[in-house]
Amino acid sequence: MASSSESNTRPIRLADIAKAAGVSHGTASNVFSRPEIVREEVRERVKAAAEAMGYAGPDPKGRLLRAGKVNAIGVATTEPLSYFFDDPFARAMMAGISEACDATGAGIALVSAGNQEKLAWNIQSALVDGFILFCIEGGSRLVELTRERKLPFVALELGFDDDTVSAIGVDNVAGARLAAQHLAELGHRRFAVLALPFADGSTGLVSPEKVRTALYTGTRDRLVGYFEAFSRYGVDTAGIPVYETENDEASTRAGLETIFASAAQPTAILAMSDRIAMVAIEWLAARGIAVPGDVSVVGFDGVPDAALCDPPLTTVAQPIAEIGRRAARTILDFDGTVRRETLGVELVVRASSGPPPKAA
Amino acid sequence: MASSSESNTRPIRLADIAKAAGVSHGTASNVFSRPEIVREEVRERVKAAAEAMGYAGPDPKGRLLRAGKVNAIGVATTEPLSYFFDDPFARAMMAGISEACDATGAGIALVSAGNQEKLAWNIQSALVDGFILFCIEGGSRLVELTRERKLPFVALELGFDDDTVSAIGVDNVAGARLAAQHLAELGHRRFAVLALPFADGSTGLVSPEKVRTALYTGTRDRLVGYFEAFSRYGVDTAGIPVYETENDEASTRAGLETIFASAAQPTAILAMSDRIAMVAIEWLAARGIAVPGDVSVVGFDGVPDAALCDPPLTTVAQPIAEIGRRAARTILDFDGTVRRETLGVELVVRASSGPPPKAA
DNA sequence: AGCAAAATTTGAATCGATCCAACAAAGGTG
DNA sequence: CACCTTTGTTGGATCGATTCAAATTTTGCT
Repeated sequence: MASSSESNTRPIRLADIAKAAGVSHGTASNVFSRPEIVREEVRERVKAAAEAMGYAGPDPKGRLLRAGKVNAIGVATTEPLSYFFDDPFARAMMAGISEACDATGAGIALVSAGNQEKLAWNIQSALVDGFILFCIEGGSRLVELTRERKLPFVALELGFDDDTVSAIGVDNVAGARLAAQHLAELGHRRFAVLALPFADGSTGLVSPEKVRTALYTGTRDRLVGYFEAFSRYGVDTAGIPVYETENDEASTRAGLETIFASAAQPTAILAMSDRIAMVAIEWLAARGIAVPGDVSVVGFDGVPDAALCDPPLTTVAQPIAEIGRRAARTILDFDGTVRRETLGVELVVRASSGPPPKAA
Repeated sequence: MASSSESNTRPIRLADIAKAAGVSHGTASNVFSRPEIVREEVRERVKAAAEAMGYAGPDPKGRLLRAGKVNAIGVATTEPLSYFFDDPFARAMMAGISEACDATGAGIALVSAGNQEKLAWNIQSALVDGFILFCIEGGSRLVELTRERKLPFVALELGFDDDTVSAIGVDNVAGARLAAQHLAELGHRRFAVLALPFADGSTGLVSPEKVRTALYTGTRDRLVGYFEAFSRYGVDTAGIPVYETENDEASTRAGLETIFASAAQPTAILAMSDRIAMVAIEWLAARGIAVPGDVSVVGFDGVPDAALCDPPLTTVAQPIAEIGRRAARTILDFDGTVRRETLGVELVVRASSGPPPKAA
């Protein structure tokens, strides 16, 4: 009371309030964290002192150290932060994560960075109870970085054989088989595959040997699924071009150029992501190639946008939101065990696939 | 060495490493935070000890308390967390915020909650250096909650007269004027307005008196802008229905039902958000009312989706990403001053607006 | 060798709370 | 009145690091 009301010199601590109210810091702490156990008269006195001194309430920084739990889960990726708001797959996933977090009142911390060193630092210093990793490109590095933090974490997409890391993903082989089978049953016999990355930083046509050594098991499994269906339907697999893209517009277009430059043009394209599929549809339309009249396209993922494009995309739908929910629960209910879940997928037939042209 | 390699009992602290390596904790700390100032031999010894004991590196929880800065900015809303990934306006804003955060390596913490008490708690306990507030419904409560935290914060949309809170928004009066003027110049004389909320929790037709007492200045200003243009073009403002929506599908549809139930149907609808406008377009199409043949629709916001709907929406575009960038910078470069910025808007004419029908 | 300057290392203090065992006071009981 | 509860309060210990002035060791130079 004697001094000025708002001194700008130094933030007010709980101890200051305690002294001003003439109680111990223990009691002052109780006033805020368990008000019911302190006598009303004292409680009011302390609150009044806090009010008078402009105390903002117990600083979470202090509480955190003592409590140990942050009550927030970190979601990390090697892409820039805006990826979470731009990419349809990421958004659907975040919706599922959000739901689980809302239910328990946990927060979400987005972790990423422009460059590599910053990313490493941000993962090391993120104030979270655990991580959900978007393992797209550079996934293995991300896993290594996170592992060092020694916090619970779960990888999205089981892109790693490593059984020591928790992961949630889908049955890629079955999904891919479903997609290829659908096209084969429609009568297609000439295929092309637009693949996701096999390893970091490479693109282009992929040789059969490289397929076997694919770093990313997700990519490999989808390919396995495709080829399983091919051989079951007696499709000649020798001439099927498999083009490795970076799941972006540029590399997909390059792949299409390559594929359609060859003599035997495909009547069906199997894209390993909806992103790729939608770029393909756009590219084909621009070339005057009818979808599905001349060429059918089947995607993979089942992002919401796929239903809206023109023509609506036939695709293998992953339960994206459910994956997100489970990933969040894996961190929130962490029990020290490794949890690896494989969810089922579903073929969603829309207008981008149909029988091959008669002329063929 | 003598004991078991991985004891699960208690996490390893920096002090443990220091003891194991036979150095002071001060030196051990330096090994991790400023390795260059410790002699190589010692540095290696400490690192080896850390490695051997499975030390995860300095715990950010501890560092935080000392350092004071979290290096993350909180983004809060009263909506559920998924709002950030679903709503087009929010997404565009987050893209701008992401960009600014990526540039400085700051993280983003999403703050929200299912219910009110949890939201209050989450705001009080969020580990952030400042807040960006999405002031939609319940904005004033959100501001009050955040103010108590005594951290820098900035409100998106200058929905508050209160000059003590930093805010970034657009010139709503000018934007609204632009929209109404555009329609008036096309020849429209019979308008209807689908408004954003005037205050929490009310909807329905709005009386002129209520307009003046509008709690949300954003809503009020847009209305002012519309009416400025009306009177400038000699439009009879007496009979113009102003329907207060909650910026969602249900209340917008209700508003349209009300508006089109009356005798004098409008030839032009001014929607205070693209969300409302797009719902309106859909509603009109379902009723067989041609847009813009029978009724023109002009939105407000300029979300990316507006360009994609059918017909593409004429709207008043806010520099959404730029607002986000500036909001983030306001927190990151906080200098203790209140910053209020008003950005310009731009009328984007697309296919949802045209001359009124001749028959009228 | 002798000494000043430079390079390292030390250890106490600090950041801001929460927890808990011990203690004090008030209320109830035989 | 002595004794046991119940209710409230206290203050030391702790969470896990960083910081910085002071102490110590090295190095450089004559």
